[in-house]
Amino acid sequence: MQLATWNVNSLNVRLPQVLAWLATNPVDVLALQELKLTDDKFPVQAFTDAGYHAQWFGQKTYNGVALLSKTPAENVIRNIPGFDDEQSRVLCATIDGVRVIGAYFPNGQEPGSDKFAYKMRWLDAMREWVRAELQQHPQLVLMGDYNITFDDADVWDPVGLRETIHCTTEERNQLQSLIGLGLHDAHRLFEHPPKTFSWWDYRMLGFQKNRGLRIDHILISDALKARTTACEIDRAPRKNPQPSDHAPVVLTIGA
DNA sequence: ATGGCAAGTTTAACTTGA
Repeated sequence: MQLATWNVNSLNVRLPQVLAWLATNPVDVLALQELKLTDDKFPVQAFTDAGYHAQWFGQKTYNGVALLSKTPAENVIRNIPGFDDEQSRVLCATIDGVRVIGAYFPNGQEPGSDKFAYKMRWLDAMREWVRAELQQHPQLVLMGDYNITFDDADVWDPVGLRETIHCTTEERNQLQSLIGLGLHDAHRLFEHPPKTFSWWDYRMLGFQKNRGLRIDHILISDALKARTTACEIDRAPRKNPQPSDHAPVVLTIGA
């Protein structure tokens, strides 16, 4: 079984790339972030034709998430229960016996800003909700665009970007508190070359110079860790014409 | 120290992203 996450930065623009990627990477579950479209504009027929069920939770202009799956999603939840949020950032469902949470974590913009405070509140709520979900669903994956680096190994220029957004101690502490629930960073369970990233700035020839960050993560529970055989970032779509700034991350698990 | 690219909306200059 394979599960993947990809921030597509506008599904309107990226739909042909998503379909092409699925054709060559027929994963069982794909979580999408940054749809940037309203629910009525979601291209459900295209995914149906490709053999996928879909759950979607869109919004005008910003945010928006979806879960594509070869088998139907059950027990679906939109956004974090009990956390009043006007932004569409979370879809949760049980798929093939795995509790799947796909999430677009807030960007935070700048430490000290209102958006950073929102990011911290959102992370607090996410942690407490995931704590509860884990108790009911031992087989759990939390994947998406976290907008947080674990440590300097996830940063192309740790000195220049020290304590800037995605790299602050506060954000990293939040990420570690998710790990503290009993989750594991699937990427770090395996060997990867240094400076393996999942996002590159559109500017400054970021991708060509590998000036990137690893901010798209797949966190897995103990029970899923025992089944996991691989976790890879697929850089290929970043080489497409008109690419998303993020690359997909793919988790492979056995029976 | 800043902007540099991309996408969407307000369609021309802005906001946001990361």
